[in-house]
Amino acid sequence: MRIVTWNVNSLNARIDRTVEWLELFEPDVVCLQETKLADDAFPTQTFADAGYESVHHGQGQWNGVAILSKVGLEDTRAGFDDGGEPDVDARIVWATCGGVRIASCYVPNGRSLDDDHYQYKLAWLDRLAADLDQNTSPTDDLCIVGDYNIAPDDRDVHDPKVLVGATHGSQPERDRLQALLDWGLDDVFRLHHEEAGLYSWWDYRGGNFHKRIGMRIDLLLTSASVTKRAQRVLVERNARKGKDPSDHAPVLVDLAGQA
DNA sequence: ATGGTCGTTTGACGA
Repeated sequence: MRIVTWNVNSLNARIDRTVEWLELFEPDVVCLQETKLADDAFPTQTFADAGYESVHHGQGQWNGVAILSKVGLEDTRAGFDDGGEPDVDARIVWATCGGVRIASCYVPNGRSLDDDHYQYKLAWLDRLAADLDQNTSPTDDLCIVGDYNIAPDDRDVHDPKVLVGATHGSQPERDRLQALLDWGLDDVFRLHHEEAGLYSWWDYRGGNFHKRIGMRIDLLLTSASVTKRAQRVLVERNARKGKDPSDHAPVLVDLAGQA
């Protein structure tokens, strides 16, 4: 079973490239972020024609997340179920696909350490942890993926200095990611690749992709039973090349066993 | 040293 996470940076702008990539890589489960669509504008039929059931949680213009599946799409849920107020943004959607509980997450960017949006980012990560603890168990088959907007450690950025005094590498952010790992999830890409310099996002500006200036911020967090099944994990960086790419590349994992 | 590009959009903002 092949699961992929991909921040497409507008599905309207990226629909042709997205469908072509799905035809090429034939993933079973696809978690999309930054669709930037209202629910009634989501191309459900386009994905159905490509063989996917889908669930979308969008708001139009900004944010928006989706899960596509060829292996069933059950118990879908938009947003948090932690007893709190509804999230102000459309940033997480859930489904059970092929026996694995999946979440597609678009963690707030944070903007800067002194911005209210940074406090929202930290609170959002706390809510994700609470939601997981209330509604799932580390012994479940879990794959909580998406654009976390956190570089887990200094290997995950071209120059650690760019994270000093900035979002994406601050200790409070990394502490919250670590809390998810301590609860019972693994950064499965990192378990398969120890080296520095493997990124999933490159700024559009300055030819950063070709200069290999980027960050690894798109993560596949898997519970132990899923980690154990992971045969291959990779960033499909070819998807960042060519005409009109997203600024993120897809990250995929292949799991042993039937869906 | 600065800012460099895309997306939402048609004037700035967000990333």
